Amino acid sequence: MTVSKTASDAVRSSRALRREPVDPAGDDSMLQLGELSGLLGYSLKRAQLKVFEDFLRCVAPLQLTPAQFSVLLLLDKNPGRNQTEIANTLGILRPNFVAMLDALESRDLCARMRSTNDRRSHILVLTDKGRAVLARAKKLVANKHEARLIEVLGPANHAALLEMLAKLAQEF
Amino acid sequence: MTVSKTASDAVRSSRALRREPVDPAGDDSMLQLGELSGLLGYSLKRAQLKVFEDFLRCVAPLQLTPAQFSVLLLLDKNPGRNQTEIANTLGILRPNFVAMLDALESRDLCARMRSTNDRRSHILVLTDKGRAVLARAKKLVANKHEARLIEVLGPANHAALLEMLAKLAQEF
DNA sequence: GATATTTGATATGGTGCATAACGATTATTA
DNA sequence: TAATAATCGTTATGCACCATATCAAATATC
Repeated sequence: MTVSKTASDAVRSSRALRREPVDPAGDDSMLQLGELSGLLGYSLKRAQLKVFEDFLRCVAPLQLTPAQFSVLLLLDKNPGRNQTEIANTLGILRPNFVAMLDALESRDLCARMRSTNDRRSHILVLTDKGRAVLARAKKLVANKHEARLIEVLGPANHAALLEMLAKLAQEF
Repeated sequence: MTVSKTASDAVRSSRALRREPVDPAGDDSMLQLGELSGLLGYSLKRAQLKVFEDFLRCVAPLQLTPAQFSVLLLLDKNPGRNQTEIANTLGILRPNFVAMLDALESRDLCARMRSTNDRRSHILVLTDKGRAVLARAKKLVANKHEARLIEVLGPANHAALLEMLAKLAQEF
């Protein structure tokens, strides 16, 4: 079952994501959003969907989801860690992390190695292919995805936005 | 099947939401996030989860999810609309909107009325109870949820954040 | 009047998230 | 040391969310 999940994963990000709040003068007139536009959570969710959508587009050649990219990044920056540690810092529950790793490992992007100290845990390592894919992904993300974000927002706003979101993610 | 879905929905928001990126000096040391902290999508998602979590806490007495609250808001501001129109402006697909309405209608917060002009469509209306619940929800959201956000970010930053998120949701 | 479109609805499948439980291994402690 | 508890990866399972295809009824279009 893990293998079939992996296979379907490979096609997933190629599916077009489109659930626009349609109303370009489609029916009668534009509906009134009311205090909805002042709800931070509402705009937050909407913006997040758009940004993820763009991420998938930009990194589509490599078939990486945002979550997969974050795993590869973490593995690169933190060698010698086990599944629990990586999953925890990403806010992923261990049971759900298993299938994620199965997918990455089946594509030879990373590997599980039984630890010699603690034979329960798996030390996670990037493969050479994993490092290569990560390097290409980083370039696509920086030059296409983030570049577009900075262009739309402006560099100063982009930085301010990042800071505020980080604050929300921490002190909230 | 729609009814059982509704029944389980009523308990949903009471379930504690906790998937913190655990690492308060738990194991060895803090893992390096690397360029992850500079990824807007990452912080965006993290922040969105936190904000929704707080929304659910604040409005828990009324058992309303963010999506349900947005529906009630729209119905109040846009009387006489049908399911397709409401669902579209919220980015909800019509098939998925059916169960949402079933849940709200079973709690007597809104009602479907067959249109006299077009007997295919259902005109959606808030019930008296729906209006009352919405009024209470608005107060909770403003005085507890949004108030806390403004307190953490500062009023000016909060406004700037809203503006940037709205721009992302539109021009992206 | 025949055909196409729209509306709400159903069925279905994929994906994410959460909990309980298990075997293997390690840590704790009686 | 022996018994017990805790941890690691894993499986199974269920719910919520999102997406597509399809349907009957009603309407629009030709």
